[in-house]
Amino acid sequence: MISETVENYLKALFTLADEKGKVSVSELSQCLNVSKPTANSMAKTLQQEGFVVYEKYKPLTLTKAGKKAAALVIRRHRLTEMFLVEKMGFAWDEVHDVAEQIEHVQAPSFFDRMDELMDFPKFDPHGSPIPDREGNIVVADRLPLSQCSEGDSVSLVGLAQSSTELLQLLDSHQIALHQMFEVVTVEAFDQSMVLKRADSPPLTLSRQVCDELLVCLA
Amino acid sequence: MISETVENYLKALFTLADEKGKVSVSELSQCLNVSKPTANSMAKTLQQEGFVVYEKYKPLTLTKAGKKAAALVIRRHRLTEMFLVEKMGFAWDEVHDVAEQIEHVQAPSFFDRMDELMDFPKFDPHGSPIPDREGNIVVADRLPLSQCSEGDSVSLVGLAQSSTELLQLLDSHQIALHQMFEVVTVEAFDQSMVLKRADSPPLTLSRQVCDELLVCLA
DNA sequence: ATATATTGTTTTATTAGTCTAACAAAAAAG
DNA sequence: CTTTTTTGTTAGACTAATAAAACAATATAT
Repeated sequence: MISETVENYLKALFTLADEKGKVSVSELSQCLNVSKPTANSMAKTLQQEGFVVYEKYKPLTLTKAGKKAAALVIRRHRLTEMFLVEKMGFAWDEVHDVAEQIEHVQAPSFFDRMDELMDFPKFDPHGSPIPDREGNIVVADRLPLSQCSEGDSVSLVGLAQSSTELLQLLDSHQIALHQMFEVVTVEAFDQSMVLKRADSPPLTLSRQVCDELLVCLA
Repeated sequence: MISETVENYLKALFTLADEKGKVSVSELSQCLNVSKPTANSMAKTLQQEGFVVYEKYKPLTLTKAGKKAAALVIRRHRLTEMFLVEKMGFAWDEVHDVAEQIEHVQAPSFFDRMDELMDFPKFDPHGSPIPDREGNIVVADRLPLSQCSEGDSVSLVGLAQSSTELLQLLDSHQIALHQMFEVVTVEAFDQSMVLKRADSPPLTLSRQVCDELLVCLA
């Protein structure tokens, strides 16, 4: 049985993995708010359990088994978030912490039942894809709004992070998933963007915010 | 923050408590499947935390704070069981183990939301009372069916235990909460009972089963 | 009332997960 | 190519929760 702690390390490794799937011990320790020695010793443990490939002074990479285990934790997290929003009336900025706890429940039938009651959703309330029961995850082609150019028309399909702070900022501008935007201006000075939505006055968002908004070109 | 382990000890103490509220270290260790030294050392910890009164070689008793904390765990457990049955379509013999995990979630709003969605139920799927948000619990006046006499008319309002084995036995006889029964015979030899229900042939239940069925006299 | 059985306690040890302090290797900067 | 900074590792220690072995106190039975 995978401990709650190990599940959290796997989840962190999965989300931190760069294009080559590499994660440094430092990154891992920062992400989980533990000391570097703690992350280091857990790296050895995960290696022993067959979840990562790890050599001294080298970054970590998840094995196939590690990726699958991580994806299944993420599946439970995202299904839970969606259930809390869709079936229990929570707002999208209220669900993360509860889901963080419920994701560790060991009862496949519980999550399968959620899935069924929601008619097998493919994305969570923040637009992140929900892995299937085998841990397969759809990689949608989407890019940060900050990489778009003046004149582009886009629809908001996901968020690169879902911190309360970001979600509340979006709420305050009535920004929600699946809205359409046109990029009116990209400021040369700070890469902030002026955006136009149907029936709304123009809206300015900072570079930091645009980095976190994932869009599809229309 | 109360650890999951401590919550489980409190819950065990609450349910094991006799009329005088006393629980021996042995009982506690057996109930939780831990060794006696483990239960003994936890007794000291709980005493330190102010949850129990405990002296060497004496049985344990929950303090007011201990009772409240225990009742709040039980509240979460029973609300969860009811939610799983009422809102997620689980059967009454499938919910215990999942509820055992979810009861430890630290998020009052999650349980309050369940409560609200079910319109503030007073009893769980096995007829056990759900404590309120302050940890107050209604003590319904009900007695084991085994204490009834020939000729009594009763309604089944609760169960003294809710093990899968008992629940499945009841299912196999189509026995459910709130059914009415008449005690036709109490066998002198083994105290097994013959019962009559509307539109059903007479039914015989063993003493062990009748001990666990809590009824109200009609 | 004494012997036996049960129950409770102490001591010692283990495991998982964590930390701090000190040191070593690798990467970045000059 | 050194020097400095960053990153990674080792060693040692702590806490919570657990158990086994040995022993002490209490309860039960004859």
